[in-house]
Amino acid sequence: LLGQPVYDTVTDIVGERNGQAVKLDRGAVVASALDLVLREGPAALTMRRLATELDVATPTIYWHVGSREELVTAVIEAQAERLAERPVVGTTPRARVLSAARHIYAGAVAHRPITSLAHQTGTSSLLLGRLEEVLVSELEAAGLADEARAGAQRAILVTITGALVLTLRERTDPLWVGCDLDALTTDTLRAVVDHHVPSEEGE
Amino acid sequence: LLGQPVYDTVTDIVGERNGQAVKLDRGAVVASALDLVLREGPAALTMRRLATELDVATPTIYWHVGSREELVTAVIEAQAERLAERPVVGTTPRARVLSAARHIYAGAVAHRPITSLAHQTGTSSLLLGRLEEVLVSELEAAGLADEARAGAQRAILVTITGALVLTLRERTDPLWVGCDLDALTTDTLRAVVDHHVPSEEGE
DNA sequence: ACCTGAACACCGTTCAAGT
DNA sequence: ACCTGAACACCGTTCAAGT
Repeated sequence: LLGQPVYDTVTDIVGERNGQAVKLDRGAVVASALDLVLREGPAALTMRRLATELDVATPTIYWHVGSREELVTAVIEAQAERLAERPVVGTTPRARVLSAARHIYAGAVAHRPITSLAHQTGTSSLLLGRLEEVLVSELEAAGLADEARAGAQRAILVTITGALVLTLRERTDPLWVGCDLDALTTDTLRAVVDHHVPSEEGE
Repeated sequence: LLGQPVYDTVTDIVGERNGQAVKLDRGAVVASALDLVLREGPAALTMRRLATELDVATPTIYWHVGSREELVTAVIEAQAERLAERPVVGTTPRARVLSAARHIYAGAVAHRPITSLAHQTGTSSLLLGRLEEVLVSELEAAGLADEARAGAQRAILVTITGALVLTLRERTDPLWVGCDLDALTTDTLRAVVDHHVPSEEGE
């Protein structure tokens, strides 16, 4: 028996989905966590709950993701990837920057529970990480120098972040009940973008 | 013994501070919670921890404040009162609105742990509640009609909220490390205020 | 009215042990 | 390499019972 493994690693199957066997890895854990949060809210993201979801013991989750904090980080980063998938449209720099920002905002609002999780854990900037990247290239393409570009970038991120927080909270205040937050965000965003990004000829 | 109370309520003393006896009430619990968060951060605000702090059993906290959620609400509201204490200065409407907003921002940054607690629990709008009130009167005094006033108010709150979130998070990103967030906030705020509040003659 | 001890149903995390 | 049972040190909350 020497040299032979005592147990077979390769054919060892962990859990199944629709009867189809799947091997558990970090990606699967993160994907399942994202799914869980979307379905049942940020509070449902518990190491034990997630383990049950994956038909596995709790320490297994730790083996794959290290800790709850790392898991949350991975979930938010995965969501950030998704948010940046929609293409940037528009012909002028202003329009393209506005388009990128609006897409991220819309995506974040469409997946409230994930965005709430990001806010609660202080990782909302991770969620906007890809937007930062897009903004950099678009603002550079618009001809902004480093200093001006950084200023524009920061102002846009402040606006998006504030809009998200105010959009996601429960609204009982009379000031906000009848308010179209989507329009407010677009308007405020447009004002900020117009202020920082020069207009093209005939725009 | 009939008619006589079995125990003396009035002289029953709960806890002491510097050897001076104090009676525990809701206000004292909230004050102690605020103090605890400022000293040891939002994570330290635990019902059991707070009880130990007050030399009392845990259920006593519940008797006074109902639940952790209510306690947090009360803490944030207490902080909101404090933040609004500094007087609004300036002679023009623009200056006064800017002054009010900047005071709230500065106060929130100066007491980071409380502001973080507000963000984590989704009660950051409670923290800015008094600012909303000040803005209403200042914007009305500036001669803005209801619709325009609400618009200006919302835009300012979006800016402050976004600035706070970005100021309070840990900054490792090269875009933000060398950045004067106080200046950024003031500038962005000024742009928003100027956009919504008409200038006076000769301003 | 105000406070307590004890319990319930959860957490995140670790670790020796199994295959 | 990957997974588990069992434990540790916490949570928020409730409730019968005490004064």
